[in-house]
Amino acid sequence: MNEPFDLLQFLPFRLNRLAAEVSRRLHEIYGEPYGIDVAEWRVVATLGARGGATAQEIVRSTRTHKSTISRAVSHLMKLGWVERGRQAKDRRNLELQLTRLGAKMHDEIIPLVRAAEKDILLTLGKDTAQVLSAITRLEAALDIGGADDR
Amino acid sequence: MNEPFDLLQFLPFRLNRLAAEVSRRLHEIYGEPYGIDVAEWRVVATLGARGGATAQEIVRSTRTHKSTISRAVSHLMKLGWVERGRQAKDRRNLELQLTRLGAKMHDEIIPLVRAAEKDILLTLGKDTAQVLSAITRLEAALDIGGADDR
DNA sequence: CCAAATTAGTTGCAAGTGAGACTATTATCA
DNA sequence: TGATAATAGTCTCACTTGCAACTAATTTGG
Repeated sequence: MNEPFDLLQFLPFRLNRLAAEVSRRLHEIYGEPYGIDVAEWRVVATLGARGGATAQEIVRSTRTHKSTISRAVSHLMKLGWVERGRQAKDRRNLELQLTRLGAKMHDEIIPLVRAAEKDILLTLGKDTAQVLSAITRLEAALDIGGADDR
Repeated sequence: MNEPFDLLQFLPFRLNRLAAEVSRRLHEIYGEPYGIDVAEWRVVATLGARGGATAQEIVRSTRTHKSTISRAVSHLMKLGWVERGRQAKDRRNLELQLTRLGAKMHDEIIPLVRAAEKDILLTLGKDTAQVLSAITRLEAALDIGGADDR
């Protein structure tokens, strides 16, 4: 009596599959060539954009678990991409920043991921504005607003 | 000289965060109350819709790794939600189907997840059609089309 | 000023997951 | 027919990740 349920048409499923595939392709860009994973990429992108941040700020803005960020930072320091700046007054807050090498890698990767994003936006075509504003509304409804760390 | 890169505005990041949050909320519906995970939910939904399928068919249509599906099926059989039907001519293909209990659980869960989907669609509002067609185009472009198993 | 609470970051542990080896079964084709 | 390939499903291993306990530093309230 009920209309049949089709998982393949189910929006949450499709969203999930879509995001997974986009993530996978993005990872092909910075993963294999540079040897970093998604958490590490987020750290690099955040530090690159802000020119420095504490782990906590990265946790908040990327909504990634603090243990994941901690390990990502640790690996990036081993790679020589990230260093701790001089401690501020609060010695719990460890200010992080990209090294010269990290900045170079960042500047190499950014155009690549921008190009990948562009492909997506091209596919959206004339619906781009509606889709983006719909995503913004969804973020608000789900309480994951683009709001920065607070 | 380049315009600064903002991870928080980066579409792949936003998509990923969005899908993760939708998944998380969905999991609140069938996870805690029923004790199943996302792979198990996909198995139940697929078997419910088709009234029977092999593990391989579920793997293909849901794009979930075969070892994950294998474990999901194994757990669902322990729970008494799923049973193996009589083997077809090919004894490698194990036809799966919901038990009476599994069907009951399925019928309980479906309206709940439908309601969750409806919330999302309401948020999309008048842009719903455009967003859905954009998602369909993205699926095609990423080669994950809603195509069934083939 | 001191005890308790809070915050930043790290780490051990357990649960989950993909890759790929492995078994069993069926298909292909010389 | 018989050897080889292909397919379905299971299982082991290594790796990842979240949780929660833990350390260290700082803040708050009495």
